[in-house]
Order: sequence, then structure tokens, then C-alpha cells
Amino acid sequence: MDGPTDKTASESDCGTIRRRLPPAERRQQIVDEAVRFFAEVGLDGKTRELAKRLGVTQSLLFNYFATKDDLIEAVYEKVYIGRLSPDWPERLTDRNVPLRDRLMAFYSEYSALIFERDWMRIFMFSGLAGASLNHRYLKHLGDVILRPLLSETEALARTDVRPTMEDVWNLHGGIVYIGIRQHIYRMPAPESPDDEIARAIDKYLQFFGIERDD
Amino acid sequence: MDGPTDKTASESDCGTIRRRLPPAERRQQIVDEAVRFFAEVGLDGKTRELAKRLGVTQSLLFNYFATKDDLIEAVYEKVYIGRLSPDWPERLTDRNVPLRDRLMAFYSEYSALIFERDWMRIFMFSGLAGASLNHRYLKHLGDVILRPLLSETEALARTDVRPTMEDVWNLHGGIVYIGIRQHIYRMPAPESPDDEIARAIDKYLQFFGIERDD
DNA sequence: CGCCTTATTAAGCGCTTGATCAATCCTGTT
DNA sequence: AACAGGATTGATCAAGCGCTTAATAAGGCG
Repeated sequence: MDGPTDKTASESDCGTIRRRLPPAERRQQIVDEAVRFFAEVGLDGKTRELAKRLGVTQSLLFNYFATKDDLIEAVYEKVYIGRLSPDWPERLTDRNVPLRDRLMAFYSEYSALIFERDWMRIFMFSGLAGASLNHRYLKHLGDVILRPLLSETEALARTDVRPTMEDVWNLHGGIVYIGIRQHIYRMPAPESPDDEIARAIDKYLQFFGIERDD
Repeated sequence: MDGPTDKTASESDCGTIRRRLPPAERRQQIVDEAVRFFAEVGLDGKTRELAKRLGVTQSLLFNYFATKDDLIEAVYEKVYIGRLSPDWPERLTDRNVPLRDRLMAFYSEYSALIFERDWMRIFMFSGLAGASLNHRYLKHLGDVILRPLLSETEALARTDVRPTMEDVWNLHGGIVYIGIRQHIYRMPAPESPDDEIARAIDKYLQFFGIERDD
């Protein structure tokens, strides 16, 4: 009554309704959609709704993940991984390049990576939930990015006021807050985040009397 | 077997097990505990667990709030209310006082109000949930605090670089991020937040060439 | 004290949840 | 074409959910 029901299920238009994927591919498909899903509705999103978005049965999810927590863990890892590039520490400490340029390069790349709705929201959800990956990430960020950044600032500071770790966190927080406003609170984004980042960096450097070409 | 079970239920120690409160008092008690509860576990916290914390039946909650959403709305209002003092706008624009002092006074008071776990977390939960109160609060903050603050900065700025709304948001975000680190991510707090606030403000003012006594 | 109002409870309804598992039916191989 | 393997499904479970309601008992008042 309702249209040509092509029972063969392979569906002539194999674009969307395809079934029976190779396990690795399906698993990845599930995680990908789960990232979007949980980022949107929170970690209490229901497995049945996620399955519906995937066009798949809810029970299938449990063939790939023993429990919902396992799936969430996979979401965490998928979204946290690669968010801190391993070559940033050395680039941030390369004193052949002016500190301002290093900071601009870093925060320009970093913001492009993190000012993304899925990441921002899952990071916040996992932070609120007290996920260990969240703590480890922040500790890593502090150890591997911000603390070296403090050393670099100290090495160039020309004022009597000495930079502290809190100053670096303030720089970092002011920048990250752009993404929070945009993706957590859904406020309008600044036209050019890089410009705002540049101003935040200049404000920071100027406070310690560091010139543009130091 | 188990101790003197004082069946009269008024409980000699009337500290905790008391029953039959006047409705207004019980309602307030419920909201107070709900704030702590939802701040801790999130808005998907279960009414049965909240009731257990109150030492009360779950069904009692629904005598005071028709639905769980109503209770959450009461939590929102309880926690949002009074968070933006109405006399701040005029104090922030009182040009008889140096801008630095005005900023310090404001952010010192404001941070004392908002650097509190229950508020921080409920604000974040409600923001992620897209609650309208959250949007209204942020719009109000922008209109009534930050925009005037931009005007005050403009009036005193001595540099060729003109302050923008984004600069004010950056100042604000850097400060608020202290509370986010502490209460959302549960990182250790700075010893004296007021000192960090002062540095953030000085950094901001100095960027626009505003002196301490302007 | 005994009554009467009503704050509170106990029981449970209908539905949804995460999770299970035997039964399907694609799909590559022969 | 027939088969075998395994990805996928549909039916289902027990637990837990928000919420309802009739019964219970606390406590101020005469």
C-alpha cells in the first residue's frame, strides 16, 4: 500500500539502508554516531535512540560493546585522542622563533582542534561526570603545554612582576572560554577567533613586557 | 535487638528524622537538597535517590512539584536568583572611582558569589541542556555588566587599539575559568582567587593603557 | 483526651531502561 | 546453487523510571 517494498533489504539505493557491514567498519560507525549523539543529548542519552539514528537495532550495539559504559569509554577515547599533538611542546619551546609567533601558531592550531561542538560538549560532560580521562587530559595539558609555556614567558619577562602558572591558565582560560560560549552556551561566535586569540596573547605578553619580536 | 526503637517517630533527637513539616518549609528543604543533589549528579539524577537523601518518600516530592521538570525549574530559579546584583551596573559606571577599583570590587564580589560548586555545576548543566534561563542570564550579563564595562574601558583607553566586546568577554572568561577549573574539573584552586583576578584586571587595563588611578 | 485536618506514606501502574539470546538472512566461498 | 559463518534482528527480561492514589498517622485545637 505504501510504496514498493523491496524485501531484499540490500536496497537498490545502497546509500543508507545497507546492512551487514564488516565488524570494524560498523564499530567505527557506531562510535562516530555515538560521539555526535552523546555530545548533543548528554551521556544519559538512551541506547535505543542512538540505534535509531544509526538505522540499526538497539541490540546490535551490545554485540560491539558489552555495556553502555564501554561504548561511552570508546566515545571518550575517540574524541580525546589526537587532541594534543605531540610536537607542540618542542615547537612551543623553540627559542629561534619569537614567543608571540609560537603562541599564535599553537593557539591557532589548538583552537581549530577544540572549537568544535562534539569535542567541547563531550569534554564538558565528561568533566562534570568526573571521568578520569578528563583529569588526565588536563594534567597532561598543564605539564606538557602550559608549564613549558610558563618557562618561556619567564625567560623573556622584563617586568618586576614574575609570571605564574595562574597567569598561563588565565591566558588559556580566556581563549578556551570563546569555545565554551559558542558550543556550550550556544552564543554567537566571534567573526574571527584567531583575531581574538591574537589580542589575548598580546595582552598576556605585554603584561610581562615581552615585545613582538622576542 | 537493634537499639531503642522509639516508635513515636517524633524522634527524641528531632534533628534529622522529624516528620510533618509546614508545607512552605518542606518545599524549601526539598529545593535546597535538590540543588545540591542535581549539582552533584546532573539533571538526570533520579527522584528516588533525592528522596532518600531527604529522608523522605519519593512520592512526597510530587506533592510539592507536579513533575520532575517543575522541581528542576525551581532549582534553576533558586540558584540563578540574586546572582546578579542590581546595583552593580551603577557602581561599575561610577567614574568618580578608578576603573581598576570598580573592576576589582565587582569581580571580587561576583567571584565570591559564583565560585561555588552548586552554582557552577548547575549553571553548566543547564547550559548544556539549553535551558532558557541560562540564555537569559548570559544575555543579561552581557547587556547589564559587560557592555557598560566596555563603555567605561573605551572612555579611558589611551591606546590606538580600541577595546571591543570580545576583549571584555576575554577578561570575563579568564576569570570565570578559575571557577570552572575548580568546580567542574575539580582541579586545585588558586590560593587567593582575588590576587589572580587582580592580575587579570591589570593585564586587561594595561593593554588599553589605562593607569591604576584612572 | 479525642477529634480532624492534612502532611506523609506504601503500594503499585504503565512505561522505559540496559542487557540477553535464539532465530534470521546477508554474503563470500566453493 | 548450495553452503557455512556470522552480522543482524526481534522478542523478551528484570530493574528502574516518573507519577498516582488510597490509606496512614502526626500534631494543633477544642
